[in-house]
Amino acid sequence: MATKCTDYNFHEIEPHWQSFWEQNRVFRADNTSARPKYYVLDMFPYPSGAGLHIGHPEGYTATDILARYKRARGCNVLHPIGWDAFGLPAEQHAVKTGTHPAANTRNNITNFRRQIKALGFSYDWDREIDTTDPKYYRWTQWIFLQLFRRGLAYVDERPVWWCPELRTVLANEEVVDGKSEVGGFPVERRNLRQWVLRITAYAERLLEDLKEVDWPESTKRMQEAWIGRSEGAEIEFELDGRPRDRLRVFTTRPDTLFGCTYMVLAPEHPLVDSLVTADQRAAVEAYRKTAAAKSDLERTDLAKDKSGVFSGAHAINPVTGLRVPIWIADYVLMGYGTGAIMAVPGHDERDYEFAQRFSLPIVPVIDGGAGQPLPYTGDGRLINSGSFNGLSVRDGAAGIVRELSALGVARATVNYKLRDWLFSRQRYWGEPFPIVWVSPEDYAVAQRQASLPLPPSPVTFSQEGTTYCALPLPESALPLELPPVQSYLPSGTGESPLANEKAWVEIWYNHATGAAVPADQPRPPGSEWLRARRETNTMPQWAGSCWYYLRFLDPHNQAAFASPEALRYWASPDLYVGGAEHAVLHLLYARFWHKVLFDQGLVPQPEPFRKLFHQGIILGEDGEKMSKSRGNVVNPDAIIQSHGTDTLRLYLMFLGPLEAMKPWNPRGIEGVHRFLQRVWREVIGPDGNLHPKIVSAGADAPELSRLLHETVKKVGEDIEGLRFNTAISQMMIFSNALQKASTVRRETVSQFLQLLAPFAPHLAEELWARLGGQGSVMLAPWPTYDASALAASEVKLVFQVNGKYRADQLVPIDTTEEQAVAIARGHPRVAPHLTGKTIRRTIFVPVKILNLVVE
RNA sequence: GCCCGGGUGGUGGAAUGGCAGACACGAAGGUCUUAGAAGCCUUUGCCGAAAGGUGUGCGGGUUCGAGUCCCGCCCCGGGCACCA
Repeated sequence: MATKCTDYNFHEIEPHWQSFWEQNRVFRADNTSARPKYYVLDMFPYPSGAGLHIGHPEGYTATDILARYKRARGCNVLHPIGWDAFGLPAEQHAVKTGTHPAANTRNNITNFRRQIKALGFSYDWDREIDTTDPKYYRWTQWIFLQLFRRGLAYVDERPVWWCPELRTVLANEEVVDGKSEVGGFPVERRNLRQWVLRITAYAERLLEDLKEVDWPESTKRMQEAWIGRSEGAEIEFELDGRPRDRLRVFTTRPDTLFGCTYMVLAPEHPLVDSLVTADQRAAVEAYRKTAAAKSDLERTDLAKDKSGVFSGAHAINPVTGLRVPIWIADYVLMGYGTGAIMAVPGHDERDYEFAQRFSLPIVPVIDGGAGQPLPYTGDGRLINSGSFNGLSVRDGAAGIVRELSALGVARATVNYKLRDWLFSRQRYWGEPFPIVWVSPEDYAVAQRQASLPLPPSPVTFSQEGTTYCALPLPESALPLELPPVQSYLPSGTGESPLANEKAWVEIWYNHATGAAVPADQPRPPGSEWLRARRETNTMPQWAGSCWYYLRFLDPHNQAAFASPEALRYWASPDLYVGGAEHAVLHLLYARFWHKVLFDQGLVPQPEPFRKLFHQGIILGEDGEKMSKSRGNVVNPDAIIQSHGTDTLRLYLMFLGPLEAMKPWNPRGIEGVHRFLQRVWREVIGPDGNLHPKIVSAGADAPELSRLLHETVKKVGEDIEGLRFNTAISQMMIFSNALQKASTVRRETVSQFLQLLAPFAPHLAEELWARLGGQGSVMLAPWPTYDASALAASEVKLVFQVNGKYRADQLVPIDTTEEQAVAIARGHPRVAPHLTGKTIRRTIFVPVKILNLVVE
């Protein structure tokens, strides 16, 4: 079974064992098994044209080690891989070349698959998935329909980047400094009809359930900050001279209400038009125009100088009864809270700055106790606050809200920074929405058909006075496949390239079957045929990655995205490894979808990723981020060619802690390669036969035997803790000892190879076979260590004088404090530090240290 | 500005409050060789001939004992950024 090579010829060994694994399908996961399951998942890659980046094999090696280790520990391991293959680069390539993005995507996937296979990862290739495969995105569309049915999808006008020159919508990353990345043309914000998912409905649970998951704290914090929960109150202000209208604000500091000396509305606030007085109208209009021209980024970028304009109107402070002016300013955002604030310049930095700039009154209402300068945002007692004077900030807030609530002008509320998720793209290369647009009358016709996944109330939009209703395709009509198109260029009106395919878009549509014929043909007979227009937006790249971890459980299922049995057996990944760049979006979106599926009773647990780990970034040799322009990119193919996959895998893990950011060092790889060569030489003699020092009878030297037990213990514990660098260094220590031993038991070498196998599987298989091991090394159960064998009869005791190391000596393990002191007194390197001094105190930690405190 | 990480030899890094620098790279010397490569042996934080001293970004503190715990700074990396 082994190869015949006499040297460590990885060019021969690695392909040999890769085809052995493939032929014997050793990595196939079984959906029915009595063994404990272990599901270890990588973030699946986007198959870019550039091929695998060195960062991919870093995380993938880590999970592969774990997968192989868990198999050896008797687990039924699910370790899958697939392709997140929708996305912009493929579409841009299609625009440039005119070829279908699917063709380019297929080529890239072929290349990625080849590269990943060359790395010897133990994926179950029978479960490979591709988000652009209609058999896959059928279920992406199906899940979208579940969201739609629950009223979690709606349509709204939302601003997007529009480039008039390119006549296309741009993604955020395609806009650089207010210019298009391609061509450098000016871009503007334009409102377009968009699909939006109501993720805000899940804000509280997304926040709350972070407590349940084993994730890096930093990632949890980021999600917390992104969700941005804040408690406060909504307070209504009467408008001066308009007793019927109220101005509602959100504040987290109702305790400072007595200090509110003016109000601010966002420029887009709906009340602006009716509030503004005649003499201020021109100024307000001009201000609104400039604000509208600014992007969100500019508005926040230019945050240094506050700008604003007086509306001419006033509101009444509900507790003081005082008239306060209402200003319009873009430091208040329409998208958060109510788009209006009560300004308390004494205790808010932004309000203070604004008040200074426009000479508005500043009234202190919180006393911090030590003559704090304004604005003072800390804790303290209420002052200038009528009957609330003397209360703490906390009690004051509660008291004021209670009093105003009784009057019906305030209520305690919670606000979130999280916004609903803009879920449509004006692109070709994405999942089509399984939606057609029909008239309200036709919607009513289709509504009578009970099996359609309709929302509680219709999703509608209006265009030029006509109202359209969103009608979902029946599940039997999925997948709705991408039609061929003449051009991958956008429509020119900001719609996706699909909008130009009139025969696909404008249709007679059968609401019962989902069938369609072009509208320019005669209407087929039957009342279920409706005039319809297809949705031309496509879904964003996030869609396919929101649930792929579930498809791996049961990837060929035609009747469901996964069977209930598979979902119950595998549950969710036991470990999920991927880059921290997905800390918020992907991980938050996937959690949202998972919770929706959970609410539908379709998945058994409320969180998708119980344990998450981020691998760090590998920097170039120069300590800079790897990039083509810097010329410091490391290509995995080249390393496999020069040193072999086992060396690459081992080196990636030896570089440092998995989570750390660390520079690539081309010389370091030599050291790791030497280690593997040394292992080879200890097992295989120069003649290509087994090394003569390996014996089948007798016992190892006691130190070697103990070291083996130590190594078994440490390597196992380090793998479990994802500390691969220290596991490797322990194996290096062992191989150094192996080299110095004159004889070694065959069994000892076998066990060592088993420890090495998850890291350098090809070499381990080869040497295992040559040692006479049966079958694959990975089928052998993981070695165990004997705790009693770890205990030595003598230990090194360290002697300190006044906390300073002076000497150490081997002593019997049961040495008592008295004996230790006696040894110290007599020790030639300790005694000089004791002469003429009195021992005031001794600290004795058995088997470790004796510290003598003198004088 | 706020929130997270992190700062240890020439380099990557290791160290349940108990010998700082494991393991590796690099370097120096030696061995083998006609020569080189590979291998093997030795040395390698800094100062010092040695004894010894000193040393984990800086300054304090707790402790018999601090890289590790506490307080205050400095620097680097990442994230967020007018969120009322």
